[in-house]
Amino acid sequence: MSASPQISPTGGKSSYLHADLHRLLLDAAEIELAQKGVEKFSLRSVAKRASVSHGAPAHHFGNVDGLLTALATRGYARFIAAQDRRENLAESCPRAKLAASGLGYIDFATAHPALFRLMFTSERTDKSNPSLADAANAAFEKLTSHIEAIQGRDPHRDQLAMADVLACWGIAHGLADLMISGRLGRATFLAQMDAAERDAFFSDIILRGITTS
Amino acid sequence: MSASPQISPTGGKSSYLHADLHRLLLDAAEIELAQKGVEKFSLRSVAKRASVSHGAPAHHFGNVDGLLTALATRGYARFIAAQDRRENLAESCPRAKLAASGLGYIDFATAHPALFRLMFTSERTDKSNPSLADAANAAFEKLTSHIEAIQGRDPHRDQLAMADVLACWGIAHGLADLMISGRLGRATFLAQMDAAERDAFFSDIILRGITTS
DNA sequence: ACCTTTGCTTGACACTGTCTAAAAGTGTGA
DNA sequence: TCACACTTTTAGACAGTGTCAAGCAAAGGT
Repeated sequence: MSASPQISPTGGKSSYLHADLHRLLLDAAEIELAQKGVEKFSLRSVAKRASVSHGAPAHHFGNVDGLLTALATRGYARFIAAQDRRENLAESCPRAKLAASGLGYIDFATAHPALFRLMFTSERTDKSNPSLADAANAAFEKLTSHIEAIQGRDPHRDQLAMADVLACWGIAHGLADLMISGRLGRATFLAQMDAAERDAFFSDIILRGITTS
Repeated sequence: MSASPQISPTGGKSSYLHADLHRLLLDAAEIELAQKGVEKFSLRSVAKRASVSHGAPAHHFGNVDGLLTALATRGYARFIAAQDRRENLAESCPRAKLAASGLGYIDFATAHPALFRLMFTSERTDKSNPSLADAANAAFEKLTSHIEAIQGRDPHRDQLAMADVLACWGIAHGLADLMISGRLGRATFLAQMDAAERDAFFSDIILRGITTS
């Protein structure tokens, strides 16, 4: 009996009916995802972590994709929280808020790379799932509202404003993705910067996405 | 006997020794990848496509990751070719060349989404493989030379020029990645544009990455 | 007390990648 | 022509995977 990888609140004793196995499985799945990545994620391994039988997860989430979809949905909440955290530290200027939001975007990706990949590039989530779609939409609306605050035009109605949205989104997303795949290591000076310098560096790049007419 | 998914040049008759099973397997693997994606890629399915036994691929590539690594390496050649194609159509102005290169970046991603994912975000390729590293490096150097042509400074020696590299790379990569995950569908006007309009739209965004001091 | 519903376990199945031994083919030297 | 070394490919076994169907254990309502 290895006692390490269990997170059952009952101490691993596998009581027949858990208080909230749904959440317990989600937590176990998140650890599994973080440790193994999307591509080596195993449902049976998640069940082991939660000290339940290999068939238990299916009852709550249907199948693997269902579990991953739920995980991605919860991930969006944390994603938005990471951006909020940065925004609250920023000056009240709309441009500073946008840059901060982008830094939060990158924060989240580097802190939870596997979850980020699951949310944005995996094909194992059910994108037609309403909860997931709503969560993803909330993240998108956060961005559009930043642009609207800066440009004074609703991106949903103004093509130029929407171009700014896509530009800023593309930059933040691209930097985050390249970052967690280790490709920004080519810019050696990045590693030598302290946190504040790096933030300033990325902020500058993110703000290139908006046009100053 | 289903006769459809075989690409053996001998007509599926599975002669014992193939002329060039190495290449045959790569071609089969590329089809498999395109049809199923990285996450559902199956080695045994590749072997079936090539009409050989399930153990044959291992002899040529060691294991699945070896095959995927070889596939990614070949992918970079096509990736660069896609950019070259765009550059040759562009005006000779350095900025136009850069924008064209970015469009080629997006061309490749939309034409070969699964291969693009394998190259840039999968963890199943061996990034320490020299051939793969060289191929990836060649793609990166193409970008830096574009920036150098524009700014007149070597990004490897100048931090401001490298910032432009990362900015442009981030934009092109981010747009490409968001594109193939279907997220740019929110900008409905994009779908209504013809090819030339879309190119101009993306070019404008890509060029926001470089600073005009 | 019984019955129904839900939660979870158990066993089976087809499929996966990898390992091994053996077979099939190729080439060389006598 | 034969014998030998060598590479290429096959075929079988193995542990691991996700999913499904059947059954058991607990909870709640009547």
